[in-house]
Amino acid sequence: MNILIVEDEKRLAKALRQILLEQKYMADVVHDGNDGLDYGLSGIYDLIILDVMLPYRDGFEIAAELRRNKVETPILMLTAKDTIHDKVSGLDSGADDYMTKPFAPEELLARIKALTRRRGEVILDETDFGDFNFNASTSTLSKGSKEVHLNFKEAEIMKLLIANREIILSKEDIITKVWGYDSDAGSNNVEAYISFLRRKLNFINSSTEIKTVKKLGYRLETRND
Amino acid sequence: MNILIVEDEKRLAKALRQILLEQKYMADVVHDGNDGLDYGLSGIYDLIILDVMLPYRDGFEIAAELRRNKVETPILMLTAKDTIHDKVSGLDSGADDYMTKPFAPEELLARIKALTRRRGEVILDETDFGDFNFNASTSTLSKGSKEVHLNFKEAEIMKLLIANREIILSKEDIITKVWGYDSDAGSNNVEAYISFLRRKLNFINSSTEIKTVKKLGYRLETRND
DNA sequence: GAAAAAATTTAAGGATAATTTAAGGCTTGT
DNA sequence: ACAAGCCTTAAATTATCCTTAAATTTTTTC
Repeated sequence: MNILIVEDEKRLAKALRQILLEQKYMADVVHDGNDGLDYGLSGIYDLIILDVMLPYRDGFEIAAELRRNKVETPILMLTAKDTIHDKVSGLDSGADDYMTKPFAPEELLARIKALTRRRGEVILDETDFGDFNFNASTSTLSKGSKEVHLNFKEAEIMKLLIANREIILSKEDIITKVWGYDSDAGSNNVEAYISFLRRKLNFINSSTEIKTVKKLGYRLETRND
Repeated sequence: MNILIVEDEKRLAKALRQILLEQKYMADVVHDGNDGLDYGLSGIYDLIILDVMLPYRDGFEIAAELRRNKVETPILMLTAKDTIHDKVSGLDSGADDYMTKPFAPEELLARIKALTRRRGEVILDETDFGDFNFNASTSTLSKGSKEVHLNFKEAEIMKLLIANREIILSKEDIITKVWGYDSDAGSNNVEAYISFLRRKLNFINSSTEIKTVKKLGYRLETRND
C-alpha cells in the first residue's frame, strides 16, 4: 500500500510517515502544493493525505486538478479546526474524507482503512486488535493459549467490526454487508450474532468488548482507553 | 435539487413538502400512482419519495416500471410500520431505501442526503462550536479529555442547535423536527431535553451554554468574559 | 442417502437504557 | 407578591437490546 503525504509542516509530516511505516504502509512525503500535484498525477498511490494549507497551491486546488485529470486516488484532507466552516462545508473539490488537526493516530488509521477498502482491497488475514488476534483465513479468534473457531457469519461480522474500528457500525450496515442487500434478516439476527461473538470473546478471556450504542450500532472497544 | 413526492395522504404530502422547502429543495407533489409514474418518467427529478399505498398503482409497480424504462432516479419508499415485508419487495422492485411512517423530519433529511450524495462530496460529521466538539457519527460531545455520550434525541437537538447557531430555535420547531410533524409531544419534553443537554455540557466543563430566550426559544451561545 | 453435526434462524422473556410524565421549585416582569 | 414561563428531578413508561433455547436449515460424515 502506497501513500503520499502532502504536508508542509515538517514535524507533522514526519510523524505521519512514522505512524504509517509502523503499520507497514509505504509512505512518500512532499512539502508543497506543486510537488503534491506532480506526485499525485503519477497515479501510483493508493491514497493521498493532503493538507489544505500549502505553499503554491492549496489542497482544494490539487484535489480538483487531480480529479480533472481522471486520477481517482482516494484523498484524505487535513484541515485546521478553524477553517472547517468557511472552506470545507459545501465543497466539492473531490476529497473523499477529511480530518481535523490535531487528530489521534487511531483515527487516522481507521479512516485510511475505510478509504482504501472501498477500492476492493481486502483485509490482511491476520489482525491484532486490543488484546486478541483474529485470523481471517482460519476464522480463529485467539488470546494466549485460548483459541476458538468462528463460524462463517460470526467471522464476517468480526471482520466488519475490526475494519471499522473507531466507527459505529449500524445493524443495517451489518445486514446488507453480511446477509446481502435483499435479505429479509431482521435486527434480531444481528443481535443474536453479536451475542455469540461476545460469548466467544469472553471465552478467550479477552478484555476487548463489543460496545453497543443504542439506536446507532456497535463498535469494538478495548477496555483501557 | 428537485424532488418528487408521490403521496395520497394530503396532510402528510403537504408536511413533507414543507420540510423540503425549508431545506431549499424544490418539491413537486402528486397524489396518485398514475401521476406519480408520469412525472417520474420525465426523468427531471433527483429523488422520488414514493408511498407504497396509492390509488391506481402502488409504489412497487411505479418503481419497477421506472427502472424498466431506465429511469435511475433514486427512490425513497414510504411504508406503514406494520408491513415489514414491504421492505423486501420494495428493494426488489428498484427502491434504494425505505422508511416507515411515521418518521421524524431529521431522519428523512438524513436519508435524502445519503441518497443524493455524490462521490467526492465531503461529509461533515464533526463540528466545533465554542469550546467543545460534537461528533455526530458517534453522538459524542467532548472538550479536552472529557467526553460524554448523547442519546438519540439529545443528539438530534444538539445538531439543530449547532445548525441554527445564529437563529433562535423555537420549541415548536424543535418538536416538529425532532419528534415529527404529527407528534403530540409538549413543550415540557423539549425543556427536559434541554436540561439534559445542559447537564452534559456542564459535565465536560464547557463554557458554552444553551441560552433561553423567553417566549421565543433557545440558542447556543459562547460565553465571552 | 440417511444420520449426525454444525450453522443459522426464530421466538420469547428478561434486562437495560431512552423517553415521557408529572410535580414542585426557580426566575423574571409587572 | 403574583403569575407565567421555564427548569429540574424522580418515577413511570416504553422502546431497544440481550440472551437463551428450540426449531429449522445446511453441511458433513458414515
